[in-house]
Amino acid sequence: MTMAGPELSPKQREIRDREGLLLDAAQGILVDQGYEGLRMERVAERIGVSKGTVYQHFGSRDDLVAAVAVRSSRVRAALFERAADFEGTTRERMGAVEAAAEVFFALFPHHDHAERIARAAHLSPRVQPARVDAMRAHTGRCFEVATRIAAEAVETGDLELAPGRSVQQLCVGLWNLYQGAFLMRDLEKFVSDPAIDDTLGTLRTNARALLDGYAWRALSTDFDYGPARVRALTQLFPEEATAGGLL
Amino acid sequence: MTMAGPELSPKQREIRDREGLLLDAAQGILVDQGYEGLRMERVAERIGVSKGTVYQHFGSRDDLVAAVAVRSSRVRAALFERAADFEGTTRERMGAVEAAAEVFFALFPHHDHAERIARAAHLSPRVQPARVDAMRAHTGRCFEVATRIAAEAVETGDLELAPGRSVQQLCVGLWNLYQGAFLMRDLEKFVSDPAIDDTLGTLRTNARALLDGYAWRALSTDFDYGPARVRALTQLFPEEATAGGLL
DNA sequence: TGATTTCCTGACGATTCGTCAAAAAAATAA
DNA sequence: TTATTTTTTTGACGAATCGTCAGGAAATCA
Repeated sequence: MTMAGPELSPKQREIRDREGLLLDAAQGILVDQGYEGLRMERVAERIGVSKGTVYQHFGSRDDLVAAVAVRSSRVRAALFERAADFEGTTRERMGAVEAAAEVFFALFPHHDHAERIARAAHLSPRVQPARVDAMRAHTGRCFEVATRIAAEAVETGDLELAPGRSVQQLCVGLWNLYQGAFLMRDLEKFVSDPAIDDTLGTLRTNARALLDGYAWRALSTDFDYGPARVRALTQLFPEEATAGGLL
Repeated sequence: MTMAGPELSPKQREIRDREGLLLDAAQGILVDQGYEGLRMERVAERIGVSKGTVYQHFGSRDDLVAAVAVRSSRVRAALFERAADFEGTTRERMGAVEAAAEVFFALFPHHDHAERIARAAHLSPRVQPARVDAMRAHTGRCFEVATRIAAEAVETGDLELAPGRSVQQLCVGLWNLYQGAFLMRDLEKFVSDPAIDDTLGTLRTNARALLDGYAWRALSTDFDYGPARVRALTQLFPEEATAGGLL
C-alpha cells in the first residue's frame, strides 16, 4: 500500500529534518530572547551547523521568523478546524473555537511576535512570498471556521443581526479581542490589575459580552457556557489543554 | 504675569526646538518607510545636523522610536481627557472617548508600530526608563478616563454588571477592540472585505455590541448613537476630526 | 580680544547580515 | 575499490549600520 514514492537517501532525510530543527531552535530563541536575540549564527550553533547552511533553508533572518510564524499558524488553523466539528448549539460551537484559540494562546506564546515581524517585512524580497501567502491562508482558514458557524447561527435563527451588523464584523470583533489578549500579555509584566493579570479570563468575559451584544442566543446571562467550554477542551484538545495548563 | 523663569539663550532654544524637529523627522520616516527605513544618519540629514547630534538627544535608535511613541501617546491621553468632559448620558460620554480614539487612530497611523518597538525594547538600557514610564503613564490616563466613566455608569445604574464582570474588564475589552483596529489596518492592504476595509466602522459596530453585551443602557439597538458621535467630534475635536477625514 | 565652556562632527571600532569560492562529503561511474 | 562528478557545507569576506569619541567649531564669559 505504501506508494513507491521518491526514496529518500539518508542525506536527503537529514536535510528535510533539519528544517524542523532549525525552526525549533529559532522559536526557542524567540521565546526567551526575542527578535533582537535571534542571531543567525546562534541558530546555526544550536543544531551544530554553520551559518551558510541556515541560509540554504531560509533566505534571510526575517524569512526564518516568518517560517516560524507559518508553522504555528498552521497549527492554529488545525486547532480551529478541529473545533468546527464540536457538537452543540451554534453558540457552544463558537465557544469551542474560542477554546481552540485559548489553547493556541497558551502553547505558542511567541506567535504574535513572529507573525508581526513576518507581516511587517512582507513587501521586501527578504521574506519568500510563499510564506506570506501561507500565513494569510492559515489565518483565512481560522476566519472561515468562525464565519461559517456564525452564518449557520443566522440560518437557524440563533443569531438575528441588527441592521448594519454582519457575521464578518462579529468575527473581526472576536479576532480583535483575541489578538488583544496577546498584547495584554506584554502589559501584564508591568501593570498589575486583575483584569490584565487574568488575560484569558478577561478574554472569555469580553468574548461572551460581545456575542451577547450581537444577541446570539442563548445569552451568556441566561446560560452558563462554562461546562461547554470544559467539554470542548477535554473532548477536542485533551493533551494540548493539559500541556497549556487550561485543565 | 510671565514667570521670570530661566532665560533661554538663542542656542539653548535652538537645542530645545531641535528635539521636536528630530521627532517630526523620525515620525515621518516611520510612517512611510517603517522601522527598517529609520536610519539615524537619515534622520540627522533631514534636519541638517550630523549623526552625533542626534545621539545627544536620544541614546539609541530604539530610544528615538520610543520618544516618538511617547509624544503621540501624550496627545492621545489629552484627547481622551478632553472627551471626559463631554455632556450627555454615561454611554454617550463613553462614546465621546471612542470618538477620541477614532481621531487619534486617523491622525497617528504610525503610533502602534512605534509603541510596540518601545515596549519590546523596554528592558534593555537602549531605551531610557523614563520614556517607558511616561508611556505607561499616558496609557494609564486613557484607561482612567474610561474606567471613571464606566464606574459612574455603575453608580447611576446605567450599567449593572453581571457577576464575574468588572469595569476594568469592560475597558480592556474596548481597548483590545481599538488596538485590533490598528492591526486590521495592516491586514487591509491584502485582504479585501467590507468588514476589514472599513476599519473604523467595524470598530464602532463592535464597541457598541460589546457595551450592549455588558447591558450598558441605553442599548444601541434602542437608541441611535450616531448623532452623539458627530456632536462629540464637532464639539470636542473640530479641527482634528476634519484633518483626520472623520467629518 | 582672549579664555573657557559647551556643542558638533565625521572618522572609527564593533557587530551582524548575507555571499561565495573553496573544501568536504555524498553520489555515481568505472 | 577507486575515480569522477555532483551536492552540500563551511567560514572568511564585503557591505551596512550602530554607537563612540577625540578633536575642532561655536557660543559664552571675563
